[in-house]
Amino acid sequence: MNKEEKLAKLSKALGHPHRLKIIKLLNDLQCECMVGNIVDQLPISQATVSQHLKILKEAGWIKGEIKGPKVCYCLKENIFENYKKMINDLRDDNIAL
Amino acid sequence: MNKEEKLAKLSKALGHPHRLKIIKLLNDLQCECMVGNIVDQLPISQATVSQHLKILKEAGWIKGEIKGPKVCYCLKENIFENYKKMINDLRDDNIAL
DNA sequence: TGTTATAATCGTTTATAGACGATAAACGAT
DNA sequence: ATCGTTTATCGTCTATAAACGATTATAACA
Repeated sequence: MNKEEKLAKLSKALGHPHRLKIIKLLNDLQCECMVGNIVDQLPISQATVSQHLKILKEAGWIKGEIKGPKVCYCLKENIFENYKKMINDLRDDNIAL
Repeated sequence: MNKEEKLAKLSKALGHPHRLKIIKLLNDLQCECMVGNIVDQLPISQATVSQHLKILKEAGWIKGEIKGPKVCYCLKENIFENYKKMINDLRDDNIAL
């Protein structure tokens, strides 16, 4: 997956209000972040939350760590910085169009 | 449309490779930006480009100015800065969850 | 007033996304 | 070994997105 596809995928993953809220939650609850906590905060089913988490994980926003029967999700390190850098690159590297 | 919906819409609009390329083009060709130029640079039809431009416009990334029979598209002023600010807010205002 | 060039819109098709309930899988604790 | 808890996956349905060709609208110009 090239740079452009990666940015598109990250952006697309961000493009849904429920997923934005999940990212906010994971940012606030620094690894108090079991799926159940997220389900409690959103007006959608557990199955749908799980689907959103999968999309966020595949895009590269989050990672999940198995803790017994639970799974603890966290934001990837420096993901906000990396994302903003990719946005900047969009403007700067006028060569590789 | 609230802050979160606006960010979701901006991000979603960014979430397609062809639209990323359009944004790059508009950034590079600072208002040498007729629709025809964009169509030339992309492997898709005029109709589809027009559709993508509509999505980018509705999301708030670009504006279009009618110049005779042509339309000149430009990036909105400070849109990159605004977008990055909204990304930052996602982390910072932990109150309004 | 046609004619041409340009861009938007319409109608359609196919693919992907978002949601759900039901079920399966994983694991800790009886 | 079974049970309860937690999360992922499956199958399905409906809605939205992405693409196209054809058509329409707009405006400059002959």
